[in-house]
Amino acid sequence: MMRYHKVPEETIKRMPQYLRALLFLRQQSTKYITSRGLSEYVLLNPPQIRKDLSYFGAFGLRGTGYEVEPLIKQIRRILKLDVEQKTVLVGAGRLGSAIARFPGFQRYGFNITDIYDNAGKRIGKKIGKIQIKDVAKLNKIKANSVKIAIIATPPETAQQIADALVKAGVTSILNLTSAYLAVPKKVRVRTVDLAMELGMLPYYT
Amino acid sequence: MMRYHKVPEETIKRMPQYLRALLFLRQQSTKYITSRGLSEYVLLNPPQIRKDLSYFGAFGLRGTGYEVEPLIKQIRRILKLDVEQKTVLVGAGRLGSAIARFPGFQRYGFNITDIYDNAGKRIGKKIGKIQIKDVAKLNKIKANSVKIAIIATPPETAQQIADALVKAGVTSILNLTSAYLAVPKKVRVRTVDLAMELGMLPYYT
DNA sequence: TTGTGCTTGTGTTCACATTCACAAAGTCTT
DNA sequence: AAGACTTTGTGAATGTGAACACAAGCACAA
Ligand SMILES: NC(=O)c1ccc[n+]([C@@H]2O[C@H](COP(=O)([O-])OP(=O)(O)OC[C@H]3O[C@@H](n4cnc5c(N)ncnc54)[C@H](O)[C@@H]3O)[C@@H](O)[C@H]2O)c1
Ligand SMILES: NC(=O)c1ccc[n+]([C@@H]2O[C@H](COP(=O)([O-])OP(=O)(O)OC[C@H]3O[C@@H](n4cnc5c(N)ncnc54)[C@H](O)[C@@H]3O)[C@@H](O)[C@H]2O)c1
Repeated sequence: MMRYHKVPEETIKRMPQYLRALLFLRQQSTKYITSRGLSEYVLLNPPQIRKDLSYFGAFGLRGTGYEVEPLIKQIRRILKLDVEQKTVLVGAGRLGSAIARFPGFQRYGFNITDIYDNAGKRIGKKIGKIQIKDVAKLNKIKANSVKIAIIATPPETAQQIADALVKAGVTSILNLTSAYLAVPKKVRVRTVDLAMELGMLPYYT
Repeated sequence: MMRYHKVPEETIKRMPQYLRALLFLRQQSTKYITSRGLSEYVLLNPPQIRKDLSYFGAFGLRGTGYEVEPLIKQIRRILKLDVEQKTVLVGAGRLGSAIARFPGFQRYGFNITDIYDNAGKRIGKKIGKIQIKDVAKLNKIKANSVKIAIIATPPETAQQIADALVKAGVTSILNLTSAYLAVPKKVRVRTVDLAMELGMLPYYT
């Protein structure tokens, strides 16, 4: 039993992939899946999958594999996705609107509860059931209930928004702009710049 | 001189980050930047940056740092972003439309030349200057000129679209759906599922 | 109950990536 | 022209993660 070993960061990054694959399998009414079976949905080899899962406990049944439903529950618990994660979105432009309307975040436990913008013509309008608020009121978000934020504003304003979010108690930021964000060490920033994601692809051709 | 060593994949992933930082610095009219200076824009330490760059040659000036403009050119050349990379987009929904209108891809040399959808009401309409084509005509893309594709359709159809793209000669795919794509080894897929990117954040809180 | 065939869990080995430390090479001042 | 200072480039050391091989455990059949 290796539960008390330090879990590699790379393992944590892969856990949501396993969750995604398992959710898909559940939808297909698959009850059990072996590490080999799973490997066909995540581009990782079976020992890697087993080792990753084993950092958190022995969830498998030897000779049979992993039971899908309980494993989903376990991973959700491990990643703290079993409790609703209230999330705020800043920037209700094209990308922000697409995200606000996207139902997929729910599946991972993320619930977008507030949307902010600074454009007069946007403030007050609704996206789905959520009314867009003035970004000047960002400091009003309740420090203890919202820990996660998504930034989808122009890159020039991203830093000041990040500063405001940190001050309001947000601890994790998904930054969709091309700006580099300087934040205190305790705050985690995940930057996804779609143009940059493409950047490494041509090298390998 | 270590130019003929194998370049770590991790290094390749970081190169677009350097490029992004350098483009920002150029915009600020910065002419020279040291590895320490750069480190303030990419969350990596100076030796890492120097080592990464040194895999491709000695671009720096001892005592001074790196000249911004030439280094941009070098990285573009290394990543093959100095030639226009024709790109097709499949799926002109909310996310697809946002991407099609987003000017940031140009900066990295990506030029979206074709957009496809399967919805009758969308086909024929224009996004910017590009007319949306019927996805049934995907096989018409010229194998030799388009190597990169972006998939922004519902996840259920992603695999069949990937198959069609591969058949048409595409070698790199940016997959924005939550579907796992099975493709031949020579084809590179980069999946960015925004919901999943969020998935690992709560763990560290 | 015993034997055969799977599949998990993990200690060990191996490969890769990061960090470090410093010589080499330039700049700048006096 | 010399010496102090800065910064690069990189071999070597360290650290971290991936792959492997196999013992341990379970299922199922006879
Ligand atoms: N919107 C988001 O913020 C977001 C976030 C994460 C992931 N995604 C993923 O991105 C994808 C697109 O999301 P969206 O919000 O734009 O959805 P959307 O429904 O607005 O757009 C999907 C588009 O794909 C088209 N389409 C459907 N089948 C097609 C086919 N066979 N060939 C070509 N086109 C086809 C539809 O006509 C539609 O225009 C989805 O897979 C979604 O899971 C979206
Ligand atoms: N659209 C894409 O496909 C795409 C791709 C990659 C990256 N991005 C990045 O995502 C971000 C948003 O892109 P977009 O296409 O939605 O742009 P957009 O212009 O459509 O939307 C930006 C929104 O931010 C709002 N805004 C501006 N300043 C603000 C502030 N200080 N506080 C709150 N809101 C503010 C604007 O009113 C607007 O609604 C940009 O940084 C862009 O670089 C977009």
